[in-house]
Amino acid sequence: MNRCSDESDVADRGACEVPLIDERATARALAALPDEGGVRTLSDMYSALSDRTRLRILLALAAEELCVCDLAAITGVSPSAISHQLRLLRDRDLVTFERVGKRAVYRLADEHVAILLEQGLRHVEERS
Amino acid sequence: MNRCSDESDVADRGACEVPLIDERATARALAALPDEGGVRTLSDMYSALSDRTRLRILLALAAEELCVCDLAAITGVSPSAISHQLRLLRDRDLVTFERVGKRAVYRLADEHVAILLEQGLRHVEERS
DNA sequence: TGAACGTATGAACAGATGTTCAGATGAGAG
DNA sequence: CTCTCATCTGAACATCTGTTCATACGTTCA
Repeated sequence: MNRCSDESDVADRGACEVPLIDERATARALAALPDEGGVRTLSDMYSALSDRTRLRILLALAAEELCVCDLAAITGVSPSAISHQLRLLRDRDLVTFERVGKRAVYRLADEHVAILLEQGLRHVEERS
Repeated sequence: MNRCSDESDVADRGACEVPLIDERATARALAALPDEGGVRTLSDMYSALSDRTRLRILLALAAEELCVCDLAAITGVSPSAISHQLRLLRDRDLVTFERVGKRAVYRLADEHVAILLEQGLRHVEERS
């Protein structure tokens, strides 16, 4: 079903499931790909931004430090749901928080997050 | 359960479900938020990049024009699954394709996509 | 101390998502 | 024409994901 050329380590995880059309281009593309860990990290970062609620949380925090309650009001989502999402964003190191009395005041973890959001918004504008 | 100040249109979709702590900050953050359509578009873009298979497809296409078969070999995923994902990427205007005989040669839709990927990779590097 | 509040957490549920499978389409080779 | 190949498609399936609900925790204030 395939000529199974073992010269290039193309997708050697499953060993030759699919025939290659353009071996050269395939080899080059494969070489250009980040390692599996890098791809995973990148997709994890994007998936954190792929939900409307989380995205509005981050965009709001890009403008102001806010507590759970206010974020709930801004997004129109229950405080519980917000708390769950904030936990995910914390695990991804996208936000940090500080306890102030009974409140938990959240902010973006670092400047890179704000830059990332801004770049994303710019791309959306440019391709309309 | 809430004082329901109707001065600010905070989350008026559900009408006052949650009390506000810091009204000023909440109002400012809400004003800074893009409209619902913008948030939707942005999250859609990110969700297209949030899957490992799709991400590897795009990263591979950033290096080389490739057909479905070669993308299947590169990612180690079946041609059928690749085709499904390419359809999604086409619908999101992230890739285009050209028929060459029986093959379908895919490429990134425009330069913005390549830039977006590169920026994402850079962010992943910087925050390690 | 006790009540109210802001937040966190785990289980449960519904809806979304990615892959597989079987089958169809269209182009090129014999 | 017929067969093969590359690709596409829809249904089925299992898994993942986001919200809700009930509940628990820690802080503040009376």
